[in-house]
Amino acid sequence: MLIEIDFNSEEALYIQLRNRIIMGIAANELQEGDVLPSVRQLAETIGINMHTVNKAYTVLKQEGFVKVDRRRGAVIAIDAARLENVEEMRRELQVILAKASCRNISRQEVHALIDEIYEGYGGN
Amino acid sequence: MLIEIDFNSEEALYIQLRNRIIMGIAANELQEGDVLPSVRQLAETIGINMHTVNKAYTVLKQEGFVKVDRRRGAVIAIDAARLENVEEMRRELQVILAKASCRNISRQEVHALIDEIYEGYGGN
DNA sequence: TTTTTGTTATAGTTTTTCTATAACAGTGAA
DNA sequence: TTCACTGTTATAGAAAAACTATAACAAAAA
Repeated sequence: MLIEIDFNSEEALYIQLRNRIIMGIAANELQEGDVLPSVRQLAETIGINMHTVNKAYTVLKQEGFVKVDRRRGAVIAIDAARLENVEEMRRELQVILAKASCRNISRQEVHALIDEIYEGYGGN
Repeated sequence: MLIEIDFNSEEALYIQLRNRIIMGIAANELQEGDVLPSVRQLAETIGINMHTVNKAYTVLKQEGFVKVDRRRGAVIAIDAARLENVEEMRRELQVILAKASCRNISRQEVHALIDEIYEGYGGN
């Protein structure tokens, strides 16, 4: 899986990394059990510090997307216990949809966009 | 319009403020031409610094939600020129939907949530 | 044994966020 | 005119977050 970082983005590097990996899981480019590159390795290929990658992995671990296996490193492992966190999503969507509404983007357009994006994430 | 700030949130105060006002516009609590409280006034009622409010207003101005009238202060004024910025929304949705997909939130659930939120923003 | 894992510690720089005073020009009302 | 109120700007500082840099450790694999 290719991980690209935008150094001009305002988003923190470790957040970009986290987002990329979550999107990779959703898009099935990363599957349960897959091993992520080691923190040093990924840091070198991207050209950033080891600790920045480590922070991204730590966040992913806390959020339940990854487990750390001493021998293999960071492994994709989705924690079933914290599935279905809808409230968190509602708060995030509220801001985005408010902006959309102000900018005259219709509900239909949003639905279409959702479908389009969800398609890339394997249908349902 | 009531503006609440969560001082325990990780989100920057001025971002929370901006989001609240955008949501207020979407929910029709704030309408074209309505005047926002002065930076000093709002700062005092919330209990934060004047410059933090000013930064929120400045961002809102740059994003085209507000114009500044010398005599009246910050006035809701949505810039038609920058309507329909769908690409920005796509990028934001991609991350949220990736997380949703990983957490087994179905496309149907997301659509339902969209409708629910959009309802608060005056239907379409 | 050697290498590779994540992890931890320490330390430093830079940027962002938030606060604190102060002053300025434009505007409206007394 | 004088007064009070707008946003705006300047300057300064404190605190937190983000990122980097070395270094070392134990566990595990080759």
